[in-house]
Amino acid sequence: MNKKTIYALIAILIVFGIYGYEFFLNEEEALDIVETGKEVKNNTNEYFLPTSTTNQVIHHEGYSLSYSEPHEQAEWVAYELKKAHLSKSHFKRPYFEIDKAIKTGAAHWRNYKNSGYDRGHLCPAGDRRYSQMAHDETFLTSNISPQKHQFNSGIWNRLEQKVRYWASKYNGVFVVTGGVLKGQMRTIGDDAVSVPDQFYKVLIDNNSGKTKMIGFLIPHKESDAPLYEFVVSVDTIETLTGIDFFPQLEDTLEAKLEASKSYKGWSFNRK
DNA sequence: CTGTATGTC
DNA sequence: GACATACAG
Repeated sequence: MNKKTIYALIAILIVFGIYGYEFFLNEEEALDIVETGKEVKNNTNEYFLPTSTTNQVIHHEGYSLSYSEPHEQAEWVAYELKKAHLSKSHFKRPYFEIDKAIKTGAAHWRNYKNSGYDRGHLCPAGDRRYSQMAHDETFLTSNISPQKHQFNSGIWNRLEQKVRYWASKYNGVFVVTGGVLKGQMRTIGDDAVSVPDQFYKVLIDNNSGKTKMIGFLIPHKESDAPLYEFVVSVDTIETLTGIDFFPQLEDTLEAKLEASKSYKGWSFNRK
């Protein structure tokens, strides 16, 4: 064996040694994440992902979604809003883009043009202001549902702000949200994007001690009523949508939390 | 914060 | 279509 061969062998050993060590670290990290469900990366938020009734789940960096082709929008969008995600940084509003990850083809923003409806974010831009990329990613048409402006800027906006308040107060929450895609709905645009008659939001707090859950079901119209009047059990939303929201939770705990329409532990007092 | 509309290239 | 600017709840 000449010197050159020996050096080459040593180099190979070093490379594989480092690779093996990193692989080991990643395994440890992944295991920890699965157990805690606290991370927001793709391989981590699966812990809290709902089931898909459409069989088309897409993972983006800042959120995941299940796309309904017949309704040309997501049946659910899921993401974790950590306390650390709350940011005051301002990014310029980009233009909506077709989500190329949707294999069946996502709706074009043109469907919403002059439709009389807002391009209502499901994962709000205001929840993804921790980076330019995460922010801009919310402007994919797979994350948009037709919403009346009075609803979007009204009670829905107030609920989104409340979620940010809870994320701050409870050290982060996991959020699942979407329109109820059911029954006869009117459509807009050439792609026939369905206009939901109700929107839902389901939250779980798994970070501030005892795990707690809350569900909201809000008719697609502006309302001055306080938010707690729209609290329903998660079971109610599951029956309505056919979605199983937290299949990874331990069954007894899941059944108990999802049956409850109590909002005890969720503060409605401020903001 | 949540959004739309319009004019210019 | 991309971009800047103005405006509304």
